[in-house]
Amino acid sequence: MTIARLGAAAGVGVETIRYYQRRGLLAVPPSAGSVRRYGAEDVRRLKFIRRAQAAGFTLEEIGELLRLDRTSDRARVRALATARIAALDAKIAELEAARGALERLKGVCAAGGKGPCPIIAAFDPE
Amino acid sequence: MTIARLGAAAGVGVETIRYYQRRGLLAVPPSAGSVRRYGAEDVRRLKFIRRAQAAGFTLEEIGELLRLDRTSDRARVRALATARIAALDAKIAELEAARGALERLKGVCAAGGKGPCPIIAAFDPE
DNA sequence: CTAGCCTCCGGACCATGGTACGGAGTCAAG
DNA sequence: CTTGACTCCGTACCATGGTCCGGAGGCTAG
Repeated sequence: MTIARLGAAAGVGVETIRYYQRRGLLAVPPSAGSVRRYGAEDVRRLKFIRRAQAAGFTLEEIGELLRLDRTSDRARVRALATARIAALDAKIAELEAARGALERLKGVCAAGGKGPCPIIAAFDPE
Repeated sequence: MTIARLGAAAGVGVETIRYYQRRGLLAVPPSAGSVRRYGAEDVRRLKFIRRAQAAGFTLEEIGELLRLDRTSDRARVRALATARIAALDAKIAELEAARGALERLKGVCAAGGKGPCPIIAAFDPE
């Protein structure tokens, strides 16, 4: 697989792959001839990176996870997972609160009336 | 209120306030003497900006919301709110999926065994 | 009245996560 | 064997949302 095909397979752009290589998240394969070739392992790795990003890990942390994947530091892995779950729970709660505010806003704003909807007030937690 | 007190009241830094002023999100009060004074209205506005950010609006969009707060374009307000709710729902679903993956990882990793936890595999949706 | 913070302002700088550019080399189909 | 697409690589640039800097002037308590 060439780099463009790898990108297509994983759903990322060529430049992004090269960026991850620079960041040390993805190995640069030895150049056979003068064009590097990639395999299924690279696709899995790229997809993992994207899923871990969706979980809120930074690329820095993802680098650590990838390194940990080859070591036996279970305590560290569990610590990272636990911390991220807590952060995720906080974030989800925040987004749900925001969702509530927006629903309120929609309600207030839909109700006939003329003039502006009180947008600022709708977000006020009072 | 001076700018530092305004920041303290709203939970943001002085530089952030000045940044918002440059972005046109917050009015720069006329300087009485040579130090500008702020009021309760500014605190409300700042708090609104932070809550709207938490809802996922960009500063650009927040600018529009603030302008809208003084007009009567209810359709536009409802469109923005509806779009953001949809985005929020998608994001919440994504975070919940990520949470599931992390819980799985914790489970796999806690279970006695030696050697590395299969971190990459834990995120694999298979 | 003066020390010591606070304010004003413009512009530079930062982190994150990419994205674009340019020139030289390579590969595969026709 | 040429043409057109793709690759390599380094460096520069981008958007977002701030954060810091430095010098000049202002405000207030002791």
